[in-house]
Amino acid sequence: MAARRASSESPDARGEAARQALIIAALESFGRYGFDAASVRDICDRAGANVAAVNYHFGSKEGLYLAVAEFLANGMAMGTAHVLEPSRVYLATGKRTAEATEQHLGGLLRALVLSMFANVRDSSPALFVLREQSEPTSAFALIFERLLKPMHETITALVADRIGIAATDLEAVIRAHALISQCVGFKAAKAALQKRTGWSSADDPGQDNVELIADVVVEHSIGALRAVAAGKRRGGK
Amino acid sequence: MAARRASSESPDARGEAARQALIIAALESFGRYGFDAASVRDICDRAGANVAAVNYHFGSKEGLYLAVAEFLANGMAMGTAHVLEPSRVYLATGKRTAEATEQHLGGLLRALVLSMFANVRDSSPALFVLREQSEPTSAFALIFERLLKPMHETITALVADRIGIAATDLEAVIRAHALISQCVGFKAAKAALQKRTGWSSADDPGQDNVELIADVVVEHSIGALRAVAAGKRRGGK
DNA sequence: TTGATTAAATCAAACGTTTGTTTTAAATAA
DNA sequence: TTATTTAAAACAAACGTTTGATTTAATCAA
Repeated sequence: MAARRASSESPDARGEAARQALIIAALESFGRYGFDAASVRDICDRAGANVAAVNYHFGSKEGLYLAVAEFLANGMAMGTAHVLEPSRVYLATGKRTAEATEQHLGGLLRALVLSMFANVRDSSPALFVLREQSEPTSAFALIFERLLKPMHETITALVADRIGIAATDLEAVIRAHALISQCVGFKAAKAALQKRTGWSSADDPGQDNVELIADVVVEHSIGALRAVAAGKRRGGK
Repeated sequence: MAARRASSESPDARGEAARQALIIAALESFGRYGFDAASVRDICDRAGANVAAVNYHFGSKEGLYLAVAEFLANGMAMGTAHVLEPSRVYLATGKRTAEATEQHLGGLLRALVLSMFANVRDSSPALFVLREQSEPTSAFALIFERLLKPMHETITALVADRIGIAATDLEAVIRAHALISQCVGFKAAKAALQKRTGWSSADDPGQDNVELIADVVVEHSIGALRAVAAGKRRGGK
């Protein structure tokens, strides 16, 4: 069990600080090297803690991993909530137009791109989530429910609204996933992009280039949906 | 150095078969678990070989990894060559139309999607390449040159031709990367897609769904580029 | 304000496994 | 024989984890 004092504001500040330091260091290691390749000893060193600290505070290496996932899910969910909420109420209320829907969709996709390169000097969060996608662990359910699902569902609803189909249609889900994939791809296939653009391996494109990427993704997405909508208006199906 | 016989057809069929079996088994392990988490003992067991076989045939675990990368680069490059070559000659020759360029681009993107889910019962190749993207090793240069670069360059050239800019423009590279990312995203963010669609975790969508994904990606891409081209025709920039 | 008490937190050291690799020797070809 | 190839055993190093003692800091009786 963790430290727990009377009830007020000082629940053993010492131990809590150590927990935080371990989670931060672990996030970097797990993100960069993965669960197995990351070593408890290295994490503790970089957190300025003893080797035994992980098992004391989190029970095991896996316990630390789950704590990192929870920290990440909470933190990143808060980071996207301010842009996600307006679109959700927009979808809930009655009056919707193609232009407004496009506007909301563009805003969400832009936020997604920016979140990929948010912390300039630390791309660990995005890598952590990417890793959970290709080999999900018990932490994936948490990350999906709190982080991926809200964004994915909202974008799906906007896509469905724009092209005039139901948000529950498989087609809507796949089209939304294709749009989201554009954002993900600039992180997941970063090495290839770097080689093709000549960008330095300083772990991120510059601020200007991030804006350029966001503009391209938004322009492509809206253009694609307009074509689909036009096609559905003309053709049958 | 690796085993190398005279030249003819029987270069010690025994040893060569062992090499192949090791490479196949290693591809699965490296793809699924990554370099560190994959164990030489497990690979040898599944290849029906002894623990010493890896060091004898490939010098080290890293040597085996590089051999897998080379095997992969050659194999997958052959798999996409038949669809890549026609587009390259099309780009080299003079007569190009928007329709023909779209046709070639659609063909390449479709082939990319199919290659993601090509071997139904073995997604290791795609995972191997994805892993090399987020944490490149010395094998990345090989994979990039033989596998990623030709496809990326050709798609970039088609994109540039379609929207009327130079293939060397950063904009063309980024737009091409966004289109390619759609294909990659269905493998890289597979877990989220599965949860959203309810597809079983049988490691791949069904054949019908792969076709659906390909159709969506092609439709989105062409629609996006048409919008960009139309925008450039009207607006300045 | 003291001094004893107690729980939380940290520490160095060592645990038993498993890792990649090497060595030694037997078996199989030419 | 002579040179390869396999098999089994042994290697040091690194892994996650546990242990028991020590330090830190808050609590409470006096």
